[in-house]
Amino acid sequence: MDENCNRRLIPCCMNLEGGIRNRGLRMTIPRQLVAGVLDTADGYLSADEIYTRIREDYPGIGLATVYRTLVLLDEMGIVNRYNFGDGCARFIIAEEQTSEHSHQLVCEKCFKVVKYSDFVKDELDLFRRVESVLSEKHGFEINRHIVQFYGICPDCKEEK
Amino acid sequence: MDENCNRRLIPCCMNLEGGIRNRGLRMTIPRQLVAGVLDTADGYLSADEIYTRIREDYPGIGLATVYRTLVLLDEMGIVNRYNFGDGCARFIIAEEQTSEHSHQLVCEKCFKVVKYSDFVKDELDLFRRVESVLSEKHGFEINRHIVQFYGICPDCKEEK
DNA sequence: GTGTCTGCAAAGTCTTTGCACCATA
DNA sequence: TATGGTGCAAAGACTTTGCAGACAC
Repeated sequence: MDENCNRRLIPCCMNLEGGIRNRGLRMTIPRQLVAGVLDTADGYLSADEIYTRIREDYPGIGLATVYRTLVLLDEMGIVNRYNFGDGCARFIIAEEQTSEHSHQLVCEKCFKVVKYSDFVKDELDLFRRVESVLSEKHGFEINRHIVQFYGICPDCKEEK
Repeated sequence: MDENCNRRLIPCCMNLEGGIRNRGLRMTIPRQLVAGVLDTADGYLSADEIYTRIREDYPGIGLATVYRTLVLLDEMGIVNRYNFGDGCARFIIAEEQTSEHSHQLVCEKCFKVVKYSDFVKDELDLFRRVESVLSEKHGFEINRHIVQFYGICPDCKEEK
């Protein structure tokens, strides 16, 4: 254990350690740190942002390790990767946001995410109907859908 | 005019030439070709795919020119840029798909797009309600939303 | 102790930029 | 003919890969 690391090492995503060990992999400090940073983030983070945050407490970490860990966590379904078109991928803890159904309100400036529960049932009802009609009509095998509202959050609005 | 170019030079997006000239810019063959390829595409294309298609008829074109033209067409609102997370941006002609409201059924393998008209009114009604509640509740200034269904199109399903 | 993981550096991709020549208007 | 545009090559940014030493179990 490394005394350079002050960050809390037990991320809330309890499936992390089990998932890692089930695959015959090892639980390491960098893996816990990457998951921990994402777990306490309130929005999407880029690999570099994760790297920078971890370095505050654990200066030895390498950016390549962050990337490798993100690939692993993505494959395990613990984080979701998303690309907003600003040149780098961004990551968010998966939680209840399943891979088939993602509804979010995202700030275009800071990538903060607000999860909302209003209308979720209405949305799902509508989307089930849309999916069944579309898949029948166009022969698509539909796997998932994305609903995202983009805007500027109160904090970023103030900054302007 | 270059006789190496056999491709039809008049893309359907008639606002192209006017928009270009209004900005004091010049109408050139590469610009017409990029717009033309996107205009006849049935889905999202990457810069490299556009470049490859143009080179069949106009071998002299440079990839940098394709990128520069895509930036221009994006700024003009003639094409929309989108990022599916596979490492490169993809482009589609804007048409009726406005920047505030985008509903699509996208093939995850070939990026073909099916535009659907079913439920569009239901979706818009619901989304207006969701937007007004969310913006009030969370203080967001909401600019646009995206609805995308992802799946495998009939052609790609067959190939498997 | 063994096999995995890490950090560093180098390589790989996609995209943008600089510059001399070319083409549009 | 005077800008603006183009193609090429180089540079930039993000991400992945290779490898020797370090670490988990």
